[in-house]
This record gives sequence, C-alpha cells and structure tokens, in this order.
Amino acid sequence: MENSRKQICLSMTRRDERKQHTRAALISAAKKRMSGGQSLSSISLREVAREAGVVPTAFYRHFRDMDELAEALADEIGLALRQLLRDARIAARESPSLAIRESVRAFLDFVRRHRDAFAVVVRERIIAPPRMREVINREVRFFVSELAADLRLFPAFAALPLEDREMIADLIINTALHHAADLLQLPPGGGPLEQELEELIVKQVQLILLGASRWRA
Amino acid sequence: MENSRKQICLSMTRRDERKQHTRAALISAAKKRMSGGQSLSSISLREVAREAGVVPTAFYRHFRDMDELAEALADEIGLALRQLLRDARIAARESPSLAIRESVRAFLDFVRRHRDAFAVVVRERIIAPPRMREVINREVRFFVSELAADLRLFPAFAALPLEDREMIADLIINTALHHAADLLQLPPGGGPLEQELEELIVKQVQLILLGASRWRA
DNA sequence: TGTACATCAGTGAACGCGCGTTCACTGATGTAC
DNA sequence: TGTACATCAGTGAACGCGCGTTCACTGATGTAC
Repeated sequence: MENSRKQICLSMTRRDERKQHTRAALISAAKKRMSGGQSLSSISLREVAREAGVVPTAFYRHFRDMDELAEALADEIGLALRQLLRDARIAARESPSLAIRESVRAFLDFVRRHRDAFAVVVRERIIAPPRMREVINREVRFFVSELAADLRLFPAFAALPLEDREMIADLIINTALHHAADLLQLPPGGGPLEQELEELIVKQVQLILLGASRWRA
Repeated sequence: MENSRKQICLSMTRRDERKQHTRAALISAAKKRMSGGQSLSSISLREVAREAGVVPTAFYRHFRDMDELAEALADEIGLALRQLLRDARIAARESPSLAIRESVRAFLDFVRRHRDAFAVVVRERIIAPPRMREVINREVRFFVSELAADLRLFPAFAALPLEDREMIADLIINTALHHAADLLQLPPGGGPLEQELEELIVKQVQLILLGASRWRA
C-alpha cells in the first residue's frame, strides 16, 4: 500500500534523491565560490552549474534564478554561521585561563583557522542583498545574546540588567569582528602587525570591561 | 621664447585642457556610479565612457585599464574623505552642548546628510582592491588621530599618553562607523529604529569614556 | 604673418567572450494495469 | 510479475546582449619654417 505521499516522506525515489543531490551540489558550488573570495552578486549561473557538474539549463530545474538560490544559500550560511560563532565563543571562553588576553588570543586563532568563513561574514554583512544580510545579522545578534548571558556569570556584571549586558556584549563583539576583518587583510603569516593588533584588541576589551564594571543604569 | 615645457607648466594648450576635462569626466563618472551604490569592481569601462560622454575607445587615451582609473580615483576619494570626516568631527564637536548625546546626534545627522559618501566608505573599506582600501584606512586613521588630539582637551583624559588616547579614539570611531553602516541600511525616514540606534551609540560611547576616565597604562 | 606638416584626442566598425534564457530533445525512472 | 505509458532531471543548440580590446580613421589643434 505504498502511495506516492508516503514515498515523499519516508523513502524518496531514486529520481528525487538524485535531484536533491544536484540541488545540494549547486548550493555548495555557490558556497565554494563565496569562500573563494567572490561576492554573491558576482557569481554567475553558468559558473555555479559548471562547478556542480551540470549543464547551465539544468539549473532551472531547481531555482528560478540566482536570487532564489541565494535564498536557499542564506539558510545554509546562517546555520553554518551559528555553529561557527558558537565554536568561536567556546574557544575564547575555554582558553587556558579566563584572562582577557587569553580569550582574545584564542578568538584570533579561531579566526585564522576559519579565514574563509570569517571573510564571507565580514564581506557579505555589508554588501549582500537584504535577505542574506538579515540572516548574518540575526546570527551575530544571537552571538551577542550568548555573550550577554555569559557576562552574567562574572560577579562584576551579574547585577546589570539584561539590556545593559546586551549593549556591552554588542560593543565587544563589534570590536572583535572589526579587528577580525583587519586580521584577514594581513598576510597569513603572523607578523609583528598581528601582535600589535592583538595588543590593541586586548586593551580595548579591557577598557570596555573596566567601563562596564562601573556602569549603572 | 615659449617652449613646449613652459606651456605644460604655465598655460596648457587648448588640446591639453580638453584632455584633462575628459579625464576628469571619466573619473567623476566612476565616482558617480560608486555613489549610486555600485562597487568599484562592478563598474565597466563602457559604462564609465558612456557616462562621461565619450566613445569606449577614448578611455584608452587616459588610462591603461579600469585599475589605473581606480588608482586616480583613490586619490580623489581620499581627499574627499578627509574633508568629509573632518567636517563630521567638527559637526559632532560643535554641537549645541558638548554632551555625548548631542555629539552623537550631530554625527548621525551628518551621516544622514552624506548618505552616499558614507555608503561608499563603509562598502569599499571592506571590498575595494588594496590600494583603495589603504587610502580609506589611512583617512580613517587620520580621523582617529584628530579625535585622539581632541580628547586631550578634556581634563579626564589630558593625562593619558597619546597611545592610549589613540586606542580610545579608535574604539569610538569604529563603534560610530559600524553603527553608521547600520543606519544606512535603515529606510531614510527616521523611524523608532533610528531612535534605538542613537540610544545604543550614546550608551556605548558613555561606557567607553567611563572606562577611559579610569584607565591607566 | 601665412603655409605646410605633425600630433593626437576622440571616432566607429569589428572581434571574440561569457553571460542569462529559450527551446525541443532524450532516456532513465516511476506508475498503472 | 510483465508491459505499456507518463514523468521529468538533465542535455545541447541557439539567441541576443554587454563586455574589453583591436584597428584604421578623422579632423581640430599645435609646431616649424
């Protein structure tokens, strides 16, 4: 008594499986190009199809145009970004000591190890079409909320209302991401400029937390 | 005794004048497209020539390619940006009172009135080719230095070494520019979201200055 | 000063390229009997 | 189960378009005598 409805839900037909496979290949082709430094808007339909190993016209079996692929891509990017930022936070929080310097160093190491991903975030946050920008900003705000929650664990900030902790977390995250963008523009080998950058971030975060420790609504 | 050398220096020939005029038209055509929201890399040679009112091939009488035009453009942008940021600083500093809120409001008003220019800065700072990015970053650093000098005028920060004042100014400017980018993505009419944004910036700057007032090297 | 020649900013036709999109098609897979 | 038909993901040729770049040219402007 297998009807087609059941097949869709439980066991896709071979055809459906293949179709999903091609669709995924198209999306991941676009993702690969973005990681390679291209902006979403500069990626062509033919490029994506070529990378996915299908003829350009096959693209239309899956998406009306590149904008529609971008929408599907936004969801993927959002999910990946959430995981990425969560890991970055854990890396910074679980550094050898809880000192600011150690956390900053751990964060910068994390950025270095995920160069391509952060490059996409930094770039597309500014220039992507609204839908993609919203997704990225949503995840960054989510990241800010998590840090705001973390701040509560420190005696100096436990008494602050959530709103203030969010404001402080926002300031820290924006500062960190801004400098992460700078780091990405430096050549990969950790020269003295990277040392300077680390020093600057440490000082700025220290100053922010100093202000936060005296902050009252 | 007019030799050609003297003519180049003192009185350009009619031909040279016209040539310079066309060259300027090409550069300002590119500038106009950038103000219109296009990224430098997406502007075509033919587009620039069309906008400047010349045939595409005439372009080659002035520049080898678009990269060479971009170099000339970078200098223009740099100069304009320096003036822009200087005016923004004066606007924020000469607001009715010296209170943080008034300065922030004046700055945001200034950004609103120079929407296109700030959009170019925010966008190209991230995605432009290295030369243009360097020029923009140089001007922003210059802006930071001016603010660092301004900070010396306040008793609370007069004692701080220049390096620390630069660090603080850098934090303030980056915060302001980051939120300026957000402001530009909001619809032009000043809705409640703009109020919220202003509130956030005021609090963050207050917090930074609070930290700065307790800061010691 | 007037004339004859040189310069060169801008022209217009032509090229090959990658692009998005259309269309009729093919052949493996799915469905109904 | 076996057969006959329907579906549809992917194919390949073709289109018109804007692009960067080449080339021989034109005619106003500059230079030398």
